[in-house]
Amino acid sequence: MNSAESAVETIQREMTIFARRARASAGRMHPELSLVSYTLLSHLEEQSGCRATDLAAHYALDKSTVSRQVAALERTGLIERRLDPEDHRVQVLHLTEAGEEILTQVTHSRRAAFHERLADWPEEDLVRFAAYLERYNAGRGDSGPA
Amino acid sequence: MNSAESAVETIQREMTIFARRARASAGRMHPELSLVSYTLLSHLEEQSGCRATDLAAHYALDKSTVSRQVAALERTGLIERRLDPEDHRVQVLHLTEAGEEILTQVTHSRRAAFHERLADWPEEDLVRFAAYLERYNAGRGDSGPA
DNA sequence: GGTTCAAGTTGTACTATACAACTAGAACGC
DNA sequence: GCGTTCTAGTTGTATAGTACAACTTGAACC
Repeated sequence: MNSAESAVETIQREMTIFARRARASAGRMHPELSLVSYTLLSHLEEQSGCRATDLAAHYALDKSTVSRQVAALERTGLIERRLDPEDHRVQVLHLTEAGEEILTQVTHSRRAAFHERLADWPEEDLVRFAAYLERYNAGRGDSGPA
Repeated sequence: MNSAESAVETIQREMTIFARRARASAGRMHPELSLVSYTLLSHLEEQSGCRATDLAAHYALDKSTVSRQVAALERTGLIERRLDPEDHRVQVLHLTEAGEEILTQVTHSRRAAFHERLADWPEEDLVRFAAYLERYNAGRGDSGPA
């Protein structure tokens, strides 16, 4: 096995380890906001609001799943739905103030955790690692290995 | 924000994207072997057998979770339990032949998917990316961001 | 104006998970 | 040596996240 192949093996193994750990620890870090909820809120913030269907498409989730997630986030007051006046089937989702606050807070604490984890990395390596990850994730739609 | 900080932001964002996708697609890639089952079987192969408690500790899972996973894997004939003659509380878990076959098969197909994904990367970048991931995952036990 | 399409909800089922209570067996203290 | 305490594992119960299928409601298009 040449070194490119063995690097691919390592990438596979380490990505798998990461995915498993992320799954296991996601709920423990921020009991008030699961990884899924967090990514949904982030998306709403980035997009300044969007439809449930857009969330489902973007995250490759079933619309029923999104519907329930959205219902839960509305129940806890983190988002609100506004009927699209153009099309009454559509609910445009927006962060509430409470939602923005919690999102900010969780973002900060996640950021702090990543910073701590990466504290002793030289800047050059951080920049390169970041670029590799972007390239990896950009490398496809949503099939393939994770 | 300096470039180290913005690299950390990127790493955080991309790792989060990866973790979410992994979760969403894990079950779809290999319906016959979930990501968790796959990692448990891999561990058994690497270790040439181990105890349920070791799996729980290694993967930061509750022992009840492991107990049920193990029961399922035994039911489908992929692993077997052997009572430790030294200590009758202990069940040493081993892959069966069927387990080894399926593990090999899934490993190959995961490997192929990663290879395809990384096909157009220069070897130098693969090697560096692999090293960064190892370093990242080695960076702690099982707290912190995913 | 009926047919077809799109957005979302609800019923149902399944998997992965944790925590707590329990059983069975081992080890230690005196 | 026998009670206390520790360890390995199972089972009961609850929860989150997910999918698929059936349905409702509204829009669009002949």
